[in-house]
Amino acid sequence: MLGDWNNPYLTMTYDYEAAILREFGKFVKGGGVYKGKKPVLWCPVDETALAEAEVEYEDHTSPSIYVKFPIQATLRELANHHIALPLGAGISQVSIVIWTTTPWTLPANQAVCLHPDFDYAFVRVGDEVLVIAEKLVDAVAKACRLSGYDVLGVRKGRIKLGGFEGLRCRRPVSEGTSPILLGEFVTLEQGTGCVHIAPGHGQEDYELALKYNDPHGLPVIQTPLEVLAPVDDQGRFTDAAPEWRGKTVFEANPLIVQKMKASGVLLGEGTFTHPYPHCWRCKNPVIFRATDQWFVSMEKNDLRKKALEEIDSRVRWIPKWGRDRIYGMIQSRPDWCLSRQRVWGVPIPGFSCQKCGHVLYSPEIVEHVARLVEQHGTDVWFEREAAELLPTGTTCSKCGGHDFDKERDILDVWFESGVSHAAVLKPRGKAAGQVWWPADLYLEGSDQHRGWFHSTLLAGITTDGRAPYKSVLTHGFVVDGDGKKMSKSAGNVVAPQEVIKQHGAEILRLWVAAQDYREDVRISPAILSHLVDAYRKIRNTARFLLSNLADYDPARDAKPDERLSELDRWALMRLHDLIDRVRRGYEEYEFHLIVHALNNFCSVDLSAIYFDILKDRLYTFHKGAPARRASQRVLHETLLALTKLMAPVLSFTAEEIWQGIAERQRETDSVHLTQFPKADPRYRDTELEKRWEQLLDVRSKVQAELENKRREKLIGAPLEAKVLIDANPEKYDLLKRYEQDEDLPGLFIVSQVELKKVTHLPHYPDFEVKVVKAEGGKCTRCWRYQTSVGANAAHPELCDRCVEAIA
RNA sequence: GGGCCUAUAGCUCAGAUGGUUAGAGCGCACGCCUGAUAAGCGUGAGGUCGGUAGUUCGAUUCUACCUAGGCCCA
Repeated sequence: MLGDWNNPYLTMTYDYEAAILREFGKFVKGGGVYKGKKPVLWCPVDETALAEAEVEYEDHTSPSIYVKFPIQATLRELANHHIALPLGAGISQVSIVIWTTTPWTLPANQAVCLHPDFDYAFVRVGDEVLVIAEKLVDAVAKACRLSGYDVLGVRKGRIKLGGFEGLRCRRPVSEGTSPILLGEFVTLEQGTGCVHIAPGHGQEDYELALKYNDPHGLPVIQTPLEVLAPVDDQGRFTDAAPEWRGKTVFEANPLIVQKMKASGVLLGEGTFTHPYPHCWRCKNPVIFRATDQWFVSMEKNDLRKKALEEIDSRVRWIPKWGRDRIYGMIQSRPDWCLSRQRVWGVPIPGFSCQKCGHVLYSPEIVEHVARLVEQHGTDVWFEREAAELLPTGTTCSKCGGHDFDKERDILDVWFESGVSHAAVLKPRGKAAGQVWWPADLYLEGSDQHRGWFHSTLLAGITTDGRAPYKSVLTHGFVVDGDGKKMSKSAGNVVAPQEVIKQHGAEILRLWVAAQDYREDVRISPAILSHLVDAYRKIRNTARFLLSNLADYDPARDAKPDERLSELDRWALMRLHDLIDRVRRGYEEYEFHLIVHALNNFCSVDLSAIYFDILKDRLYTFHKGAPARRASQRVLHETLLALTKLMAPVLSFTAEEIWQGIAERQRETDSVHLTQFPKADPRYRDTELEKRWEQLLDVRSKVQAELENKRREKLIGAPLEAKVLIDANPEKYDLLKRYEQDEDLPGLFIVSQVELKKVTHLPHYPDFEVKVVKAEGGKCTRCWRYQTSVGANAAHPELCDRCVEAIA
């Protein structure tokens, strides 16, 4: 990995912080930013918002109450909704019954929620009918001590036409009515199967409200649900709930219950002990409470629509399913909540009028703050008074007031990383005199479809009208050898530092490249040890190449194409095929195919075939023999190409090899400064390829037969053998062609080959192989058995070829 | 519980618009060599292509469900 290590980008520098604010300013300018309410976990003692990780669940005893929500519809109207039953005469009221452990949230009630698939029973008690999930009727009757009741009938939560959805109920402790809604989160574990909804006091309640407040849901409820939370920072009721104003929510609980009892809507009460979130610092129970938050609308300016279009039109997703993943998320995500109730972070540069409460934020104000932050860092926000942070002479646009409070929230950290394209790519590209925006590639784990890929897409579209990346690559997570998630408790963690310590960083790099990252990547000692083997093979291949090029000078010794043997041309063809495949692997980000291709090439094409055959001519031919020099040319080109091909993965090994290459044999001082190899089509030769397929097929039959004779102890080394081949005319002609030119014994690494043309063999196999002991004596120089050994008086231990070679 | 994804030899990976005995390298077993030697070569064994059902003349390949696993969300 190459990087500007001396000059990393940090998100906690003045310039980056200022850039964050300026990007926020563009959001404001676009008009998509608004202030709204959203529930958060809140500690009324410490008067602070808490993250989910900052609460501890402890047992807590809460009131447990059953409350009637009388349906505001006549029996006839119910009948029109297809949910009425033969109720008979004398029924005064039909009510939905809810169960809650937080009576204090009832003043904020906005709706009642049923599960669309549950069966709801109509339970007659005296002259009243109660609607309760059928499966919970008995439990509720017991808890509320109902004496004598009948189930009149049952209806599903959702009915095709009409049904419960949209009917209105009278609220038990506040003015007005609440609609009946449907939601899948309702369970039958406790309660009544009917849930009281206070969007200002619960996450699911809030989400349900968002769902019904959008254009699809609005016809059902007619007026939008309010995210109401009449509770202040200390957990006390505000003016919005005058009856309990000043009381804490826990103090108000019994009073609210009392009120409902008096008005007759309380069906039953008791207590309930359950795990309840407590503040990790002060250990007091916390509450869910909607507070003012900053949002980016997904609908304003068609942000959602544009993002979805961008996903399909311009960005390349690797692997392809990345598109589906982020598309689904963008499609269903709510408005982006930009504010976080923290003190460390980049502040949201907003103000509110002390006189009328009007919220002040504008591109000009944001820019003013950005300039201050550029000089002093974000601390300036916390150190200075609001007046010192605003442009001089700022007045409230609504009431003309001069005094303001500054915002206390900070920006979501996803906003910070989401604008890295603007804070880093643009200015740094500019400084380099280039255009670096949009990025060629964003690369991260698959969790970032929700994170960085997502936030930066929304940011880029809002500020620049397009995604800040051309393609996005995701990889799976690192898991153990069995595909299981790593964890300390499971004891299956393989730490990268340990791998580096034990095997070196090159093995880790090789592992990264070798795994198919499109799914989860496995790592285990066994997997690593296999990579160590693969690494050794590649390394030894390079060593062989280097050592056999010691006496080679390309300027002096290189032979032109037409002087290459077919074997050499075959090797070059294989090399260029490898170059092609490796290049494609890099281009398509399929790195594991590269490792496989390199490994196969080194093991099979080179080690088992080309090198093995070449040894004879490299070691025993005269130094300057044309056949030897021709092969050296191929070895040289192979060495250079192979080293370059592996360089992006085995960066240090490649460089080490490169430094081992004689200067006269390489073009630059470092492999990382060379041009990446490109396959040369002139080495492609399909006819040659077909011939060699057959030739190598014969070769492996020969080797199988040699193995048979070895087992029979007729021979040991293959050079002790003479091979007899009977072949049908076609195969005979093919082999005959290589008998002299290419030296068939050399190809099979045996001492002699005798070819015979026959016609009786079947179509396949169209040849037969026999192995006998080689004739003649063993030449001490080339180890081949030759009848010429002993013929030369001056060199009685050498064959004729060797005598010539040393002449 | 929902969304997206994965499952082919001991390991890492190929493969087929559905069509004869499913491939490679490594590892393993056995053997050879000793001029790549803490190397090299050869031969061989190894898979009911996660499971079940369906579509089809035919499924490892398509569909549904299930199981195991991963990420995100609830």
